[in-house]
Amino acid sequence: MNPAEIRVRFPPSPTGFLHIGNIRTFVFNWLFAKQNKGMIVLRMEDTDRERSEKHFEKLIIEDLKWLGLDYDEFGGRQSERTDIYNKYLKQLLDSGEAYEDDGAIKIKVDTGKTIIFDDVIRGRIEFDTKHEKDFVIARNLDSPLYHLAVVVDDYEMRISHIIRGEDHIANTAKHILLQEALGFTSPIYAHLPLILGSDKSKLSKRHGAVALDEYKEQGFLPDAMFNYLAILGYTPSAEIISREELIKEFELTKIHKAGAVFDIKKLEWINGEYIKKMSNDELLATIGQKYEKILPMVRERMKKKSDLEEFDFFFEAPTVDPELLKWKKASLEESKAMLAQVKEIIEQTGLEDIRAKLDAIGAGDRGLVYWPFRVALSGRKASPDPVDIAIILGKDEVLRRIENVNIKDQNDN
RNA sequence: GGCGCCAUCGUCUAGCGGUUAGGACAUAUCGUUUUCAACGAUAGAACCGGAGUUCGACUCUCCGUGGCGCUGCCA
Repeated sequence: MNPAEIRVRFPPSPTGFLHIGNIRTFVFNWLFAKQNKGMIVLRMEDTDRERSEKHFEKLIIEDLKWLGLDYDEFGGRQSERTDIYNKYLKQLLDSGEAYEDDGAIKIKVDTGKTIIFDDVIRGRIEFDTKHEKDFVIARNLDSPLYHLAVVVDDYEMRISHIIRGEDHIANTAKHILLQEALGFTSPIYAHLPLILGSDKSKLSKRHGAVALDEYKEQGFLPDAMFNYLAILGYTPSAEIISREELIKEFELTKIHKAGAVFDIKKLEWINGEYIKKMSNDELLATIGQKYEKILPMVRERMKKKSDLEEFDFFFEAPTVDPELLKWKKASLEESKAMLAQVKEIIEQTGLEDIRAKLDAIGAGDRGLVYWPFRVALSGRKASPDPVDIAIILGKDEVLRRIENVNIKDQNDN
């Protein structure tokens, strides 16, 4: 096959946000095209005028950009190509392959044959046309429906490989029928396995977040997102793998046949791995410069950007639940007494060598000193090491926070 | 109902006739330890069923079962 001839397409409908399934389909198209130095055509399938909205188009393009998925050509909008469909519709009508029925235009299906195509991923697939019936391809001459529009577009845009979801397998029979009626040669088909929800049904809203935007907001990295989507239904040489390597080793025929459950935990793990690999500057650029001082701690604990909330107490004194001050192996009173001691030490000698001093008074059960200290400073039962926190906050702020929990406590009593 | 696709640990998967069925995520336990995280170690966890083919099937064939998808003048 001549690599120069490889052309794939990405045809979203501007009827909503791009979702995980769409994007995964595009990821595979993209990889395949890049690897073969092929061309990628983006086009908007907006034959459904009721639901299509222009602003979704913008959002879709933004999402693609965010993910770093570029394309070579914009194939336009189907709503603006009615002349073209009109021409083919007339051809079909003239040749008797199609006819009008109740205003709409239907394609005539020869029910006596078998449609066979060779799917790159699944092999030979057959359909007996006796189960097909004439189907509507246009509302009227100026308003084509999906099946006609895709077939015509793919032909006009000289698409060589159609890589799409498994949910289109049944449609392929219709498309081939149409291609035959129009005298088009068929492109090569590759049907991807579906992305599933936890209950193994096609991933949809009821499974939780499916729009890319939601993941964007939660702070997942584009590279991590791309990586995860690429290994859902495909097994490269390594799980954490760059786009470049993926392009190099990608093989369409190695895409799996069975659907794959979307596992947010694995996505989070991958995202964490990408965060670990980022340089300090890169990380600060994505999370904000204000985290500079606590970067080592942040780096160690965050899996995604939304985890950053956990560090809010560095920037604003937390509200502390007095009960939380109690160390599990001691009473609340003992814990408070220890905190008072800690306060005294800091008041007198500052934070110099504080760890050694605290270790000393905490000998035997260091939790008794560190636990209430942590809670006073962070308001949290899980946090980085309180000494590290204290050093970043500085003596004055540390004392203020300890004071605060004590004052509150007196009021409570 | 009809048509189609699919079938290995909880999840993602490796395997392409002979393996102690491997890895990753998740989970559990232990270690370190002031908590969480991180890290290290360990553990549990799978070939849907039945026939065939074969000296030998997770692997090939058929049947069954199950899951999913499609079944619009939506895409």
